[in-house]
Amino acid sequence: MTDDENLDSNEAEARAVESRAEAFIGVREARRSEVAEDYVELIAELIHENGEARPVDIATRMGVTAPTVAKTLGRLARDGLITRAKYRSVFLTEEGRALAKECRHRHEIVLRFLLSLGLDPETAERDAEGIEHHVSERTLALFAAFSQRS
Amino acid sequence: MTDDENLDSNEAEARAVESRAEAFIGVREARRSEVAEDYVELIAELIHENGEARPVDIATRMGVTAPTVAKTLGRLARDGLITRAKYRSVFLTEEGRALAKECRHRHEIVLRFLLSLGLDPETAERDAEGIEHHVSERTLALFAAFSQRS
DNA sequence: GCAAAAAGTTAGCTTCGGCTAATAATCATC
DNA sequence: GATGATTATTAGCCGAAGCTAACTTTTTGC
Repeated sequence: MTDDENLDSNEAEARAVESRAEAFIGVREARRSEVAEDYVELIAELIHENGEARPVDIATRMGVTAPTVAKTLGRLARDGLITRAKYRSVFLTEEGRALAKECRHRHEIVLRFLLSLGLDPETAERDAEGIEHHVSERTLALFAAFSQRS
Repeated sequence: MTDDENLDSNEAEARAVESRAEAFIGVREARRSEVAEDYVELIAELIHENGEARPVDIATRMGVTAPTVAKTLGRLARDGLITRAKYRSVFLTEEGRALAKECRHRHEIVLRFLLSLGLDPETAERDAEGIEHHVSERTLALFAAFSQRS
């Protein structure tokens, strides 16, 4: 191997490593917003179904305890996604509503895609819940197109 | 609505809520093993490429600092996935190797699937990294079948 | 309208997974 | 083989997200 080749392959290697690292960093970022997205999406659903989102219902549907919900709602409020008053139900801010809508959209595309691949509804719902936070815009577009034409 | 219908719909509702909650619980469980899986997969790669897995290389490729790697390796050792000696490289246990193999397998299927959907390699790698931890066996089988026949 | 049940909150603990700063060990080079 | 650079570890901080136990507030049913 000449020095030039060596240099080139080292540089190529370095780029590959960096891009890999960036992928991991991206995944970690996505992970950080997962919980908030799940809550906001669920709150929107509850408001739609029941007219209000009570912590106790959020807890039941998320499969966590009431104090966990309380703490998470505190973070959501801090981040400007919801408003709440003590001992009262929760409401979405404009920003929260926008996020909820986006999440619902993504969730539906992923779910429809999995179903159109032939997956059973139970598993599809389960997998969609995990996958929806990790699909890029591009992938989402391909998923949507696939469901459409099948 | 008769009382019977009311009861039925309540029960149906309750089942739906519980199954939703279980989906969330499942996602949280998957999340807990994500980091371990990523590390083990990467360690296997490094050993294959370089003959050994050094913390500094793990750190670079994961995009985290050395102390973060040290702490995580402590957890992996505690959980029986790796062995290590102070100031030395890391090795996989039998269990760690098995997990790494499984992860690599899943990663490849998801990646191939995304590519065969028409996604660009860069984005495919990125999305695969996030998605691979959240696909059930069934979905994985469908992904594999799809890549095969396309 | 009061008492019991349900819902919400607060306090305090745990683990995980990040970080920086400081220290210790190993390696490489002369 | 000493010394400087690289690598690894330790200590200690933080925030997120889970939990239980204890308490307060609200709602409900008689």
